[in-house]
Amino acid sequence: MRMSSLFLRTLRDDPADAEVTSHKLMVRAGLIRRVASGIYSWLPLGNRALRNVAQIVREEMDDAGAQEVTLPIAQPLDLWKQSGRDDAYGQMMFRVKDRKDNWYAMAPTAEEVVTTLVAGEYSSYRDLPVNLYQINWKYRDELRPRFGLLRAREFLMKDAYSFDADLAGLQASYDLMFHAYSQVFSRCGLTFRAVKAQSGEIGGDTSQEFMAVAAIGEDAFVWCEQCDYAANTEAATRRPTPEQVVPDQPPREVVHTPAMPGIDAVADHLGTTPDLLMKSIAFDVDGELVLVLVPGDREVNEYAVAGICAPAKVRLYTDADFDGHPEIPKGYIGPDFAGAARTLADSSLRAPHAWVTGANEADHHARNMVLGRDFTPTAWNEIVQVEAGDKCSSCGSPLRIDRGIEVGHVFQLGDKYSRALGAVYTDDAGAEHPMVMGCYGIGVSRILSAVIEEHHDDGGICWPAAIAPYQVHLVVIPGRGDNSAEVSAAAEQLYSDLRAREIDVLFDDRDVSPGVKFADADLLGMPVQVTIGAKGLARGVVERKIRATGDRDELALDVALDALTGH
RNA sequence: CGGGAUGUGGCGCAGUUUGGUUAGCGCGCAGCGUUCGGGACGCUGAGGCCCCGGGUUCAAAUCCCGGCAUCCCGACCA
Repeated sequence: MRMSSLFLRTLRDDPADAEVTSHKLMVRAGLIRRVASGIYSWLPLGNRALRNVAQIVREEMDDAGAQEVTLPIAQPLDLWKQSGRDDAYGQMMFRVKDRKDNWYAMAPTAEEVVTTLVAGEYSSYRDLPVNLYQINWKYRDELRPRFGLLRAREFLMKDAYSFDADLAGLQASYDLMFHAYSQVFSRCGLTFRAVKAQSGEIGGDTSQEFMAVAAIGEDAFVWCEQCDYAANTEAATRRPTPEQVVPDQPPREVVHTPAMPGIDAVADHLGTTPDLLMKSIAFDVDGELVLVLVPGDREVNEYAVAGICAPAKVRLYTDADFDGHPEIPKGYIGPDFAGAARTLADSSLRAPHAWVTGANEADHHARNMVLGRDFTPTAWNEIVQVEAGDKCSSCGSPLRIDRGIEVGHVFQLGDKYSRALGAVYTDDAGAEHPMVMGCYGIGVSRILSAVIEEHHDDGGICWPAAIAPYQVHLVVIPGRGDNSAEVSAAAEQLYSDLRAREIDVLFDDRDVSPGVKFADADLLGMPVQVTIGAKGLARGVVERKIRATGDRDELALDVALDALTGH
């Protein structure tokens, strides 16, 4: 492609509405342009990179035995009512109405459509397993789109759906996808980790997220340096604390702590530290009061509480709840509160010392509260948010915390959708069963953001070759000397030869100053830059620069073609 | 949805507090000339519903009311 005719305008200044590096660079390098909040036009260079990512995904999915289909973006809302997800998605879903007043959802995902499709075609165990995927635009009306393509309202996603006869089959399908995903992200040049995840709105049991490690990532995850344990902080747990004997303690004592509902104030007042205090957090669980007990220096992982209490609905007590129950002394609740239906304790409360807790009376705390003597929880669990340095639940080594961009997610769904939408099969004994499903997503457009976050420098993008819009950026600097025509001719020849060998080459044949060409080449970030100029050509050489490393060398003109094409 | 901010040629911004000639600067764009290996320089020029709708006023980019859009923090989230 000749830059003289490429639809491209690079920008010197960062766009005012971009916050993160990848977003700024994508706009400056002319990959995308904003059309509306979270909705972008893809310009030629961006479109090529996007297509390259999609192709990698396609190849790996095909290799794993999945079959590509294209499912509708406009989906009858009735389907979503059948699965119950019309309400579940709520405002997240774009809805459109046709001229006959029928409502459609603009696909945020496609479980309903694909399950209905398979249900209509397959009905025997002989048909299974099958795995269908598509690479298609998805729509989510995010409360707050941000960071360019990282949280967009229109985005390209690969979604795959596996249908198996039983759980063993599902596990096999899942493992295939897991492996394919690892291949995809490796090929895209991402540093990533697969982490245990909460499954969110999709529903289901086992799920793992693929996180591209990035400081600007929206999700935090913990990982173990010694073993392969890794989990989203929502799903992470630390090693349980074993039961221990608490040495003899003085009797429970109530102390006056006026206007001190906060941990730090109480600790200061009593001359102790927050880790020796115990918090009793009130939750509403299907209308019942459940207390969750954690050390004063730790936060409750509400996802863990929800998991323990499922399928009951869990929510933190609000000020309105407390206002409606004056007998519950907010800020002064203790583990022995008589009004609690249950108390769930984090296992770290088995520590061999007494606790300072609320005294279940406004403005009073109790000290020397001893487990087994003064209070006994209903159940022990791992309920605190894991922090760096906590012990790994698998091997006991210290855990670390990083942030990441969720670029992929694999779920073992089970039969939630197959039951709701009638995807059943007959086994060899003639009995009917719901198919067992898995679903697997990759954020194709989001990958571009993640890749640029990882591969850039002050000058611009440093594309990994696998997804670069072009492999070679050929720059000609004809100069004004006697041989400028000769330089141009040599560049034209090399351009033509590279194309003849099917190398994707971007040829900067513009009549602009050398500085502009070099700066644009760095900004656009093709893996290899080749410069043909009067000085080098006089010595029979062209200059090669590897964008990512900055390494430069010279190639004799007569071998340049072979060197650049790997021959 | 709560809090904060912004909206002025394609992009980045000044001007708004204290209303008043022709709305200005940098980049980009067009023409001419000089320059030509790391975002060159000079001259000339084109390009503006000053977000939209009301209102106040002799006069509104500027003041008032209403709306919309965009961004940031929070809540939420495959």
